[in-house]
Amino acid sequence: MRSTGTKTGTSSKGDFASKLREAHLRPTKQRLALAKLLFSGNDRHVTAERLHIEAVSTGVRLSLATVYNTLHQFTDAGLLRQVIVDGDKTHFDTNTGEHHHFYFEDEDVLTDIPGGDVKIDGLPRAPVGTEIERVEVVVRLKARS
Amino acid sequence: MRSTGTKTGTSSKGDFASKLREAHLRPTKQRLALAKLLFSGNDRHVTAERLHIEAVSTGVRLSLATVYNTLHQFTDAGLLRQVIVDGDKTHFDTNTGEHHHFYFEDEDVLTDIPGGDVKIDGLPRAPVGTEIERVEVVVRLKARS
DNA sequence: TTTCACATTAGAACTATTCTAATCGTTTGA
DNA sequence: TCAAACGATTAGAATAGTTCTAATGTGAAA
Repeated sequence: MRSTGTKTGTSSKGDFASKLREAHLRPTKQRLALAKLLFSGNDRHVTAERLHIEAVSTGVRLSLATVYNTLHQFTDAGLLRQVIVDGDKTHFDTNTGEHHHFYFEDEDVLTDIPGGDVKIDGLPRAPVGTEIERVEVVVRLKARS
Repeated sequence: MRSTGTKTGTSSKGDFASKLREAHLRPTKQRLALAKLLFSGNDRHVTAERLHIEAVSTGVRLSLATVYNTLHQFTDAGLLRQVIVDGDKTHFDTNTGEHHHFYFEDEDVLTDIPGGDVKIDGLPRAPVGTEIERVEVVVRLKARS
């Protein structure tokens, strides 16, 4: 996939504003800054804390609470996906498509496994009255002993 | 399955004590009570809070912190397994064998999917310097709309 | 421009979990 | 058998991640 944008300089900023408006979110300074950090490059996996540190070190003034709020708003809007692999911190993934994860336990780091490559067989059908919302595979990794 | 034990009164209690001693844990009153709740019947999935309520309502006097401590000790001893499906609460599973889970999001309830039935193909090998500790599959269910 | 209504932000509060000081129980030695 | 000492165990207090709501900001309408 070729990289899009970052050509005119204003376009990328404008893109984020549009992206936010399309999601029915006002393109505020804080949201634009976080969107830029999240969606500028390749897919990312962040925790609220890490993104907050990153934003602040980039010169943006916002609170950790705002980062949480924004991440949840982005998630509700379908721009992000929550990934639960660790009881302590919630991870957010900019890749919202069907795919699975490597989880480096020692580093608390997530990596995508392209969805097309993994195939799951033998799953029972969803119990009566329920439907499958998503199938998640997490491959937990540790340093080779 | 017919109920075992509860015949002599001491037999079942003695079993749990042995089980704990084998795990290098003293069979204290609190641990025996929790072990009995956890390992008496079929496989269970509990949160610390639920198990604490259950224990207290059975007449056992212990704090929630002790329940947490005990669940972690049991986990370290290989008697339990932690399952992370929800950012808020940690679930503990008495089935420590290879298997996967249904997760009823609305009810916050876990169910085992027998491991033998599920087959995963196409997983890349573990990245250099790491090894796979476990592959976890979670099928997230919601009420049929 | 000024007012109004709704959206947004972040300090304060909350909840699950962990830590550590106090307590308990067991073992050893007399 | 009994007492003392030591390590194991317990649970109150502290912590960290996350959420809530009151205060603030922003854009639209007149």
